[in-house]
Amino acid sequence: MNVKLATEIGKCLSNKPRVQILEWLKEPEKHFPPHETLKHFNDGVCVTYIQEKAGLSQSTISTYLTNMEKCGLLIMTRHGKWSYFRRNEDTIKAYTKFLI
Amino acid sequence: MNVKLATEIGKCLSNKPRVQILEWLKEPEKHFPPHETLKHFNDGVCVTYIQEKAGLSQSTISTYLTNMEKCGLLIMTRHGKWSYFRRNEDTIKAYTKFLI
DNA sequence: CGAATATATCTATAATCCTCGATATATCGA
DNA sequence: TCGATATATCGAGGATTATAGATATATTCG
Repeated sequence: MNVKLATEIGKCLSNKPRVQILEWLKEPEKHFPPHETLKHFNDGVCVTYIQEKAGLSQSTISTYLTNMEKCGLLIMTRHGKWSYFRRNEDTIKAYTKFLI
Repeated sequence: MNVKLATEIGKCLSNKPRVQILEWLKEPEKHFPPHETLKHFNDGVCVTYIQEKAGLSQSTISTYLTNMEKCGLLIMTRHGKWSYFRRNEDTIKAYTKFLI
């Protein structure tokens, strides 16, 4: 972790919907219905469910999630036509360690 | 800590100079000269020293520091005509706890 | 008091971000 | 293969932020 990467992460965490998404993904089963195809949450939640919960457009949420993945906050796993996103606890931990 | 406050903190941490300032203030004695009047770093560092080190204008740094104080990242102590800023470890810890 | 110094606030402009709709790409199912 | 579904990317308009200079306020000192 360094100032540059920390700043990129900070940018992701500078907007309410994105912070909210990161919070929701702490406990996906509490905030999202189980996916009709994949019954578990092992790889997180698909874009559509997050989009519906956030109430923003599909393109906006897709961009958010991609950016959060780029700076390491999220991990994406593709299953067929679905992209699942879950938290990357390693990066989050490294970031908090950097701040303290 | 809640999503709203966390987002405000995230905004402060979304810009390189501000992240850098928070890092410098971890160990003021390593990054700043001792103040000519106050010889210790108990209350942090004065605006002018931070401004010179950051290489940005006085008004910019003053605004940054004030905003960082408003969301609880920094603590300000006034000594005569100088404003000293130091980290507010309580808020920083609460923020990292919120993220994890 | 008046000058000097340190900081805060105001105002303005350029840069960046937010968010969307439109469109492109990828995958699945009939 | 074609149509439907899920996601990604592009392009644009409005909103916010970055940063500076000018000015205001507060404090010290002669």
